[in-house]
Amino acid sequence: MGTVDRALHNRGRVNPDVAQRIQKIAKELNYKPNSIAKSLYNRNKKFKITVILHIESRNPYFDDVSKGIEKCQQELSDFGVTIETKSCPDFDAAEQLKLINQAIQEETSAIAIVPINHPTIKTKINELHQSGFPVILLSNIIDQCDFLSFVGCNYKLSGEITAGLLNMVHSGAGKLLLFSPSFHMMGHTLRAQGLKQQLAEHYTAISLQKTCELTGDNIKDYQITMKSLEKYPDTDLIVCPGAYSHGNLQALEEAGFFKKAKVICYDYSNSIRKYIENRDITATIVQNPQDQGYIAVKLLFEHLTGNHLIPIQKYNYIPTKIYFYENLCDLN
Amino acid sequence: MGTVDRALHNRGRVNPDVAQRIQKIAKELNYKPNSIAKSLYNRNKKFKITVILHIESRNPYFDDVSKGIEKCQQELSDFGVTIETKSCPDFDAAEQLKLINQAIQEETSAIAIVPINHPTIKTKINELHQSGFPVILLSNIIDQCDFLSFVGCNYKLSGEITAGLLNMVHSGAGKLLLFSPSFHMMGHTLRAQGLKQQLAEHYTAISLQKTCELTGDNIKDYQITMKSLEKYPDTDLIVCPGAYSHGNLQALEEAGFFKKAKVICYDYSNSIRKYIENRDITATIVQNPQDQGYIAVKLLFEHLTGNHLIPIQKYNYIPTKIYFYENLCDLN
DNA sequence: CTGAAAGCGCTTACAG
DNA sequence: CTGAAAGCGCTTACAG
Repeated sequence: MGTVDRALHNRGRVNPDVAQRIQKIAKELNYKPNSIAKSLYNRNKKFKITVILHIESRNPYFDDVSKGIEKCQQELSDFGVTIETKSCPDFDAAEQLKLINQAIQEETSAIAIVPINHPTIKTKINELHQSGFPVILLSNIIDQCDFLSFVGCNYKLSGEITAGLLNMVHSGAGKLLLFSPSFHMMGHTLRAQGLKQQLAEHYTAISLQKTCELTGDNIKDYQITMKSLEKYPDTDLIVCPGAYSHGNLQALEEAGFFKKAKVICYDYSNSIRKYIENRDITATIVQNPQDQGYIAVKLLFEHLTGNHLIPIQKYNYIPTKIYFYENLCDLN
Repeated sequence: MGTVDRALHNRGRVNPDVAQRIQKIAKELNYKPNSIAKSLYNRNKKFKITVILHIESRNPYFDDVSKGIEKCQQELSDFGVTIETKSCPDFDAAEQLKLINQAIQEETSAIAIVPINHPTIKTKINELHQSGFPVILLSNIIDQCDFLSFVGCNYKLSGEITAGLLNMVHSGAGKLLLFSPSFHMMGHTLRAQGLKQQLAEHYTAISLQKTCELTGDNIKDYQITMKSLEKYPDTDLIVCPGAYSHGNLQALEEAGFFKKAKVICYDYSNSIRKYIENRDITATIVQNPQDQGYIAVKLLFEHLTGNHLIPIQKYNYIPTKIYFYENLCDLN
């Protein structure tokens, strides 16, 4: 009945006395609205969720994120929700801004975005968030920026986990070389910090000889890596970006450090699988990109429909997993 | 329209010509039935799922299984599904059989059971399965018994993972002592096999000195452990049941083997957490009991409603996770 | 301010 | 064999 519904959801146009009486009875009967029926009705609303990426070139990490998004899309299709993914030229902030504006113009209901770290993007996201429009940051977090939720990796913790893993596998001199992807991305900075801090606090037998920042360019990364390995020939522990930098891996291989050192890396791809199967890489720490894509979209859907059992969290950290020779088959 | 529905689902009472025409058009339009609407309708059917445990005393493992079941129960309440959990005195097959019969009499729609390894239970499950009644085995698998699905750990793989982990952490002599819970449970036999086989094939630097079967009785386990440790004083690697046997852990502690050896165990409880935080235990391999409970019930629901996107698998192995000092916080 | 009606998409009992 | 009707539980537009 219309009145009951209006009373329960404080939609107004109800006599206050009646409203109170209804609410009391609802509580007594422990009434919970049925989310299935609500969903069926919600099809009328034609919700639309837009996912905005920061690159258009492909990489194993974001291919997995996309898989998660598609999985959620399938699950949500019965709910009448549309999901659209847009890409801009790699790290082109002006183009990403255009995509945001375009989505708004097309009357999207919510946005999940891998934000490019640029003032115009920050300003735009802040603007949207303050106007009450739901924005979720996906995989990449940027500072001076407010939003509904972040879905991604806890990078600092990921660094600490790396330290713990190094401690588990290390048996020799404990001379470590850290290769990190560009510190331009905040997450990589946090991860390196977490690693260093945990080593200093708990594992003083391991000494970090040097931190080398890579570029993403295979040839440059190869050269940077080669130079460092020459300078620190006694290295017996290596942490590297894994799936992110093939130039780095190639240098490690050619310089013979897959034999001389224990290598721990991040992320996953078919080539990483081969390195692990070949016993070149001891273990990789993966941040479950597929779950990230899935959960970002799912959270926006739940936000739009008000269907979340648990209130939506600001920081949704997806737990990492550790893969090595024996449990590779658990990866799908 | 009735005819359309009957034609699409081959429910009969439709002119074959008309049925074919309808099916052709449906394919052209790429028609997919809406699962939300179907669910709403399904409330009429009042599905009832019964979960039958094998013990009534509490333990951390099955407390987690129960948590997963409750989580699923909450999620399914809107679908009008009832879930009931029944327990028998610990490992009392006659009583468990009674519970099964009682559930059937109460017209339950499906059963998830932690089966006691006893002929009467096997016979009963076979009988039910052959008559088309949906039965899922939960956590424990037994042989000579057929069923809809098994949901639980891949024990052999779990043993192999243990071997890989031992290889990662071992640096000394590699003298291993394996403490296993009762081999009366098939899973424990498989796990020990997986471990031994993987060591023999890949990690010959580690030598398994002895396999000690524990009983579940704390005092006996304490004595068995003490005796073995005295006999193999050079042991520097230990695999043990963890949350399952406190007598075993106490003996390891008192005999000083938390210092002398690296210890890897299984499962998780608050006391295991403390051992890890205290650096006594290096790592624990957990089989995610909560997921097992959740998925068992969820699969039965999907089987009953025919809502599964992917056809139901016979063996649903829940991936294990590895926890150590740094990633304990990822546990919930 | 109130409540009967219509609709979300599916299924079955029922009248023809 | 066929198809209009009623119902799953919710919400809103609309007539009073």
